[in-house]
This record gives sequence, structure tokens and C-alpha cells, in this order.
Amino acid sequence: MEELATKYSFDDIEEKWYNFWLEKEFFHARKNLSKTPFSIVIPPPNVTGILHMGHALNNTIQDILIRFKKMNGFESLWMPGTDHAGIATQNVVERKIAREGMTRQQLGREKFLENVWQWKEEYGSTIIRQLKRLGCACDWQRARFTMDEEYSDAVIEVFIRLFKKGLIYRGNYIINWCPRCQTALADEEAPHKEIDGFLYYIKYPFKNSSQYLVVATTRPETMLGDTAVAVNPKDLRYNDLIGKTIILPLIDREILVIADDFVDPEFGTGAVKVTPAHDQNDYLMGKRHNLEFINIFSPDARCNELSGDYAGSDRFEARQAIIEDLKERKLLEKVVAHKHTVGHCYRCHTVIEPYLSKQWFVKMKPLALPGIEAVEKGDIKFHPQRWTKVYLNWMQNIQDWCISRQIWWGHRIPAWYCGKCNSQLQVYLEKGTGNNAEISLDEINVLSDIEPIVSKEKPCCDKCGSAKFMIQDPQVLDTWFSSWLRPFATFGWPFTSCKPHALGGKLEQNEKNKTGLQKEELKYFYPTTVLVTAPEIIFFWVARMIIAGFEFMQNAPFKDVYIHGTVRDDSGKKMSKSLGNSIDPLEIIAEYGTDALRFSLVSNTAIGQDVFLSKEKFEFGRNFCNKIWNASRFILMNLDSEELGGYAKEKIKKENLALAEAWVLSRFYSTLKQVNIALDNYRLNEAANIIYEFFWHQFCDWYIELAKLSIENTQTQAVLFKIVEQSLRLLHPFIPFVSEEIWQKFKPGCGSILEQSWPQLDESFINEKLETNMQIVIDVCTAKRNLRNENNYKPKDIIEQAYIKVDSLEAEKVLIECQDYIKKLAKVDKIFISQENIDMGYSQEFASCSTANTLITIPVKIKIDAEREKQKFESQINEISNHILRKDRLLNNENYLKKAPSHVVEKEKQSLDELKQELEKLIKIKDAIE
RNA sequence: GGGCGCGUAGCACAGCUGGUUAGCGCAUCUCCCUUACAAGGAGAGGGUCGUAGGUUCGAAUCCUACCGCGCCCACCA
Repeated sequence: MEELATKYSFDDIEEKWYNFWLEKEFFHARKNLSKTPFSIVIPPPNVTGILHMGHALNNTIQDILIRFKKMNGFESLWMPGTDHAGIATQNVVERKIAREGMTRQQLGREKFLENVWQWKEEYGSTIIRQLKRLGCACDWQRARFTMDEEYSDAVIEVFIRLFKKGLIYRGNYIINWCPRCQTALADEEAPHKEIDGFLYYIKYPFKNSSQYLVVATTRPETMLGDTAVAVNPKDLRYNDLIGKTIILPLIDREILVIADDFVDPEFGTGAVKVTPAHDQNDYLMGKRHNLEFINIFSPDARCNELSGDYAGSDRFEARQAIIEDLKERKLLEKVVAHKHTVGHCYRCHTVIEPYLSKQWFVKMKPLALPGIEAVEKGDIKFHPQRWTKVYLNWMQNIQDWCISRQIWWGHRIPAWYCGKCNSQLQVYLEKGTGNNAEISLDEINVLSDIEPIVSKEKPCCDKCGSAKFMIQDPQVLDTWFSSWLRPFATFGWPFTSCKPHALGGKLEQNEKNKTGLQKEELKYFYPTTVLVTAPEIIFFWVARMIIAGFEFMQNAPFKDVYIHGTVRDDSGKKMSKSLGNSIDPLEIIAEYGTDALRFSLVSNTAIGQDVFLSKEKFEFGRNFCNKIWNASRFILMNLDSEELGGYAKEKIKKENLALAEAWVLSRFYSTLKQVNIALDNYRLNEAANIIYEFFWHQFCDWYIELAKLSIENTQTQAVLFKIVEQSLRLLHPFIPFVSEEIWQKFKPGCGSILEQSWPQLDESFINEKLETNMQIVIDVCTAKRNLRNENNYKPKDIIEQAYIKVDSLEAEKVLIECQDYIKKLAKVDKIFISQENIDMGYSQEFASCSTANTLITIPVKIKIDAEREKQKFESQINEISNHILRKDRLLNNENYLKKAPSHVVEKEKQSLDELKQELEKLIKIKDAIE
């Protein structure tokens, strides 16, 4: 047997086993009708992503479930992949080329996209490599990227289907515009944050009058686009002003005072400036009152030619300038500090500009209905349950989804316009920019007035019949418009990519087979079993996947949704790169090992609760891995290395077992039982902690120590072998690397631990009586150790003998049988066990201590302080008397006896009896001290 | 404005549908380098479970209010 290091070293081991698993294709799942499928679709990381603690937690949870189910005989599929992450990736590449002194506009669409693809090839798999380091058992052969050809087909197909159903439309609305990314954003992509701003009170003078109306606004710069002032019709202060004309300061436009219920008389002055092109509410008011929509900004949020003297200045510069100018004209009444919420771009955090533009939308209300019903009926369950409400609330109030983005990286919208038949597009054709056209936002707005032909391939124009002048819509789709198809698009749905092509219009045979197989696999694995994700993307992704599942597959995409908590630092702040408080999982892996990271993470994660982390917490997992390593090392050292195979076969016969052996087996199987329940209910932390407790504090602390007494014995060896080998299987999903490494030493040449079956629960080993008996032994040992510690005896003060007096024949029997255990664990040479008056034998040469069934005395060479000894027992007596008092009262309570379940009462009675006995015993002992 | 979560030992957390004397880890203190493991072993101390009511035979657990902390959603300019 090779010498093993006394410290577990994870260097080299992790990569070695990961490659081994890959080579053996353990992560690859196939349709297998003899097995039940278990499948998970990974929340696809962005290609720009690097592994952070949130990923580490999310993927560890999934990996545990995947490995657990695989060992339980399921066909376990973990479908991986990455998202193209339109805006995020485009931003990264734009920054990169900016360092080279270029802009994407200078490069042009085609060249820029080449750059992005290049970047993706180079860096896009970073996160995949990192997931591998984490040990993820993903079926990498199936990895799909949202921009893969096959996947893109699904995206386009879905767009076309929804369009044909009338569920995709174009509309002119106020959308969230990010002036930095220069694209529209969905509502979910523009989270509102509270900011400290000001409320500016501005005087709006009436025409031909010295009077004015004061309006309050947080964004004075938008006044350049004002086309009315609104008051509440019920507001008596302003009633007679309705219909009057105001001269809009700075720009000298005549606007009217209108009446609208929207206006809250309580807020500000009760008079609101109305900017229909730059505010959601004002837009609606504009519609109601037929106001003019004046867009004063260009897409980069600079004032445009409609903003008079301010043209060309940035929106925030314009704000300052306008304030100054208003002050100068004595039109600024006052400025008050004011907190309000403002939308921010979820990618670059720039303040959103509400912007009137023509965009593509998905009509969500009808699509959401089956997804609402499924959750209400419980066909899809959230864990923990509370997220159900969050989901339902969003689904029931769902807004139409803005899916067009004015960026280049993404799936291009399959809408076409004929440049020949639409005179507005002539200019555009003349530019000769064709399919890779770079179209400005204004031009997009022009396009939006033209009826498109929606088609995957370039279509022929309805009017002129030619495809020659067809121009494709330059916009791309929201990344989530591809992500929401993941549970089925990853299987090749809708299976159109093997279209008849050049070769005589026939499918090649293997292509045909491939499609057939994919269809069967989709049927087999869909719906997937569980989705594991963070609360942040319930709306972005979870809800939309459910919608897509019902719309395109007529079925929910998964049955369970496990929402885990957010990873926070130990002061409760969300871990993020920008806050600089993140702990890099790769650093932890390097320092403590992957298994330590995983085990620490999981044992710290109560279901659905946020996880608070600090670096020290990872020592917990590391120490445990080391403990497992050393326990295994000890066992290996004592097994016959030539005969390892024999231990595996050795049948353990219950009737021949010594108490400790029977006990540890009983403990093992109850542990297994509890672990199974916990894992079936997604309570991973509980499962981890139960195994931890068993392995360390029962198996190692007690059984291994006792096994040393009979380590030469084959049966002891067989028990050690069995427990450690089976425990490693339980541990494997949590700590795959170290469990494999050690398991291989116990069962060399037997494949992988991952192929082994999960331990079968054999309840016949679970025996309460036996656990009680073992507890007597444990109590005695603990008491003896205690005696020594509490009196602070030095070794020389003690004569290593113990006199144990027991109060029952049964306990006596157990203790006599287990003398050797006590000698070993309590460190005594001689034991005298007797069932006699427990109060006898006090003397100043003996220290004493009582347990539930015994009184233990040990001879010491120094004199016992009788007073102290007496006090010790007195305080015990006090404590027990209090319990007795309480229980007496309880058991004398008629209502209790009537209403409490009988087993509870029985237990209570029994416990009272025991306490009374113990009290009696303690009193006797105390009285004997004198 | 609505919704959700959390306040349990110095710190960070468990405690599942209410039922023994409320637990784990870290930290602290004492002893021990006992030939698997000092990343270890043996022990100890430390909590009126945020506050106040209520329901109940019985409350950390259920209800109500309040006080703190955090998150999410919402068009109050």
C-alpha cells in the first residue's frame, strides 16, 4: 500500500478525475426507455461571463441533483450551453475595438460581427472551462449556443409563428432607451433605482398676461418638448385656467392648459408639464388629448435641432443650462431636494431615457394564460413556495414585450421591405448597403411605416414580384427571445435545419437519422424535471420559458422550479464585482479545492435563503474533506490491500455484530434515510449536514476509535470498509473529486463511483434499542472524560480505574459487554461494574459523576473537595427539580391530558419517571457526601 | 404605494406541518502533539429565540401590532 499524505491534497486530482469522467462519457445522456429521465437545463451563462460565486452556488446545486439522480438509476441529463448576450457582448467587443481606436460604425456591421464572432471563439468558452473546474456533470456534447445555426432556426421559426398568429406587432410607444448602448430595452431590463434628485418649480407665463402657472418637474430639460400643461379637472384652484394659453419659456411655443384625471392635485403644485414624447404618462395624456409629440433628443440623448439653443448639448448639460437660463429670467421659483426612482440600463447602468419610437412587441396577455393556470394548478411548483406569488403577480399583470434591439449582435428580425416599391427606401438602396445595412433609428422609424413581409429567407415582393430589392429589418431580437426556447430548442426543435439543400433536394440519410433521433430525445427528456435558478431571472427567463413551453410544445418546460438565494458577503451586501466585495470562486478552488468550495457553499445554503459568505467559511468544507481523507487513510492502512475485493463481497451478518458495529450500521442507515428525504425535497444543506454529522461525529469519533480494538478482526474490517465505501457514495454528489479519489483506492479497477448505485436503504439495520444501549456507553465515557476535565486533574493525579454503579440489570449487561470500549475511550485500565446501591462508596479519594443510568467514580490521588462536590450535585438536583416541577404541572393539567395526543403524553410521563428516578439517585449521592 | 424575506449565543446560521431540558459551525476558555487526522482530539462557558399582545393544554414555531434590516414590483411629474 502506497503511503498517503496526512493532508488531503487536491492538486492534480481534480483535473484527472474530470477528464476520466469525460472520457468515459458519464455525463452523456441518451434516450433509454428502461430508465426514467431526469433532466435539467442550465441557466445559460453569458459568453462574456466569468464564474462568480452565484454561478458556483447555482451549478453546484444542479450538479448535486444530477449526480444524485444518476446514482439512483435515472437517465440524468444536464443540458449546458451559453447565451450570446446581445448587449453585454456587443459592449465588450465595442470596448475592445475602442482600445484599437475604432468604433463599430467605422467598421460597419459585417466587419463588426466578424469581430464579435472572433471574440466569442477566443473568450466565449472561459465560463465553460470554469464550470468544468467546478466539477459540473454537464452533457457537453449537447452544448448549444443561442446563435448556433440550428438554434437560430428555432428563434426565427418562433418569430414567424407568433407573427402569423398576430401576436407580434410593431408599435410606436415610449420605450426604455439606453443612450449609451443605443438600443431599446424591455421593462425588465430597465430596473428602477432610487436617486437623490430635485424637484424644480418653474413658472410658465400665460399669453398676454403677467400671470403664470407654476409646474414642478424632476427633469426640467424635457420642457423643450412640452406640448401642454395639465391640471386635475376637480382641482378648484385651476378650474378657470383650463383652456388658457401658455407661452412655453425658452422656446416660446404656445401650449394649452388641459384637464386630465391623471394629475394628482396633492403633488407639487398640482400642475404638470406634459412632454408626450419623453414620458410614459405624458405619452398617454398626449394620446388622450391629441397633443403634438415632439422628440427633442437624438438617440445619444443629446438635444436635437428641435430643442432651440440647446441643440447639441447632452441631456444633463442641457438641464444645468436650462436651470441657469430660467433663473436669469426669474422663472425658477424654487428647487427642492426630492428622492425619486429612475430606470437604469441593466447592462451599463446608464440612466434610461423614455423615448418614443417604433418597436417590435410580443402580445403577452394571451400567451401567459396557460402558464398562469399551470402554476395555479400546481403542475409547476416553485421551491420555496413563496415565489409562486411573485410569478403569478407578474404574469397576471404582464405587459407586452419589446423584443427589438437596435444593436448588431443577435438574431436579425426576419422582416423584409422592398426598396423598389417603397419610395422612402430609395435613398437607402442607393447607399448600396443591402443586407448589411446600417440603418439609423430614424430610418427604422421609416421602415416601421411599411408593411413587412416576415420570412426566414429573402422573399419576393408582393407587388413587384422580385426579391432583388428586398431589405431586411436591421434590428435584432432581445437575447431572451432566444433563451426562452432553451428547454426544447436545444434538442434541435423545430427540426428544420436539415432542409433540402443543394444535393438534389434530398436529405442525406444520416441527417435524416439525426433529426429522427433528436425528435425522440426531445420527447423523452421534455418536459425537463427541475429548473434551478436565482430569483433575479424569474421574469426574464423562468416565466418566459413557461410561456414558450406551452405555446410551442403544448406543455410546461419543467415541473419544479428551485429558486435559491442570492450570494452575499458577510455584511449582507450582494456580491458583485462593482462593489468589490466578491470572493472569486476560482481563488477558493485554488486555495481550498473544489470540493471544499462546494461543500461549504451547500451546507451554508438553506433552501431559498440568501447565502452569506466570507473566506473563512470555506475552511469548513476543507476541514471536512481532510477528515474524510484521513479516516479513509486509516482504514486503508488497516485493511488487507490484497483482499480489498473480498471486503466488498463480505456479507455482514446482523446476528454476529458487536454493539458498536451494529450501532454504526444503524446510524448509517438512519442517516441514509434522512438524506434521501432531504434530497428529494431539495433540502441540500440539510442533507450535507446530516452526512457531515454522521461521518465525523459518529463514524469517526466513536466507531473508528472502537474499531481499533478489533482492527485485526475481518468482520470489523468489513464494517469499516462498508461504511466508508457507502458513505463515499453519499458524499459523491457534494464532493465529487475527493470521493472519487478515495473510492478508487477502496475499489480499484471498478470503474467510477459515479456509476455506482446509491446505497439501498435497509431499515432492518435501524435499531433504536441498540442505539440506546450504545448511548449508555457513550454517556459513561463522556462522564469519565468530564470528571477529569472539570477538575483539571493532571494525568499523575488519576488512578486510571473506574467504578461504575448501574441502576438496572440491563445497563449492567451492556456495560459489562462493552468494558473494552470504555477502557479505550475513557482511558481507564480497570473497570468495576456493579449493580448495587448507587449511593454507596463516597469518599474523599474518589471523584464522582452520574449519568442517566450510572454513577461513575474514579479514584484520585489528591483529596476531593467535599463542598465543591456537593455543590456540583446540588446544582444538578436543582436543574432536574425544575424540570420535574414543570412536567408535574403539565401532567396534572386536565386540559393537557384531554387534548394532547396520547403519544406525546406517554412520552412526557415516561420522561417524568426517568427524571424522578434520577433525582432520587442524585439526592442519595449528595447525601452520602459528608 | 403594494408584495416578500429576515431579526435565535461575540459572529454567521439551522430549527420542516406548534410537543423532551432550543442546535451546528466559527470565535473564546481549559486540557491533550494518545502511532488516521493540530485542517486534529477531549471538555467548558455563552441564548428570557427583536418588542408587546393574542390563539393554544403547550409558542422560537401560528395570529396581530410595533421596532429594526434587506430585497422585489409600481407611471406620482
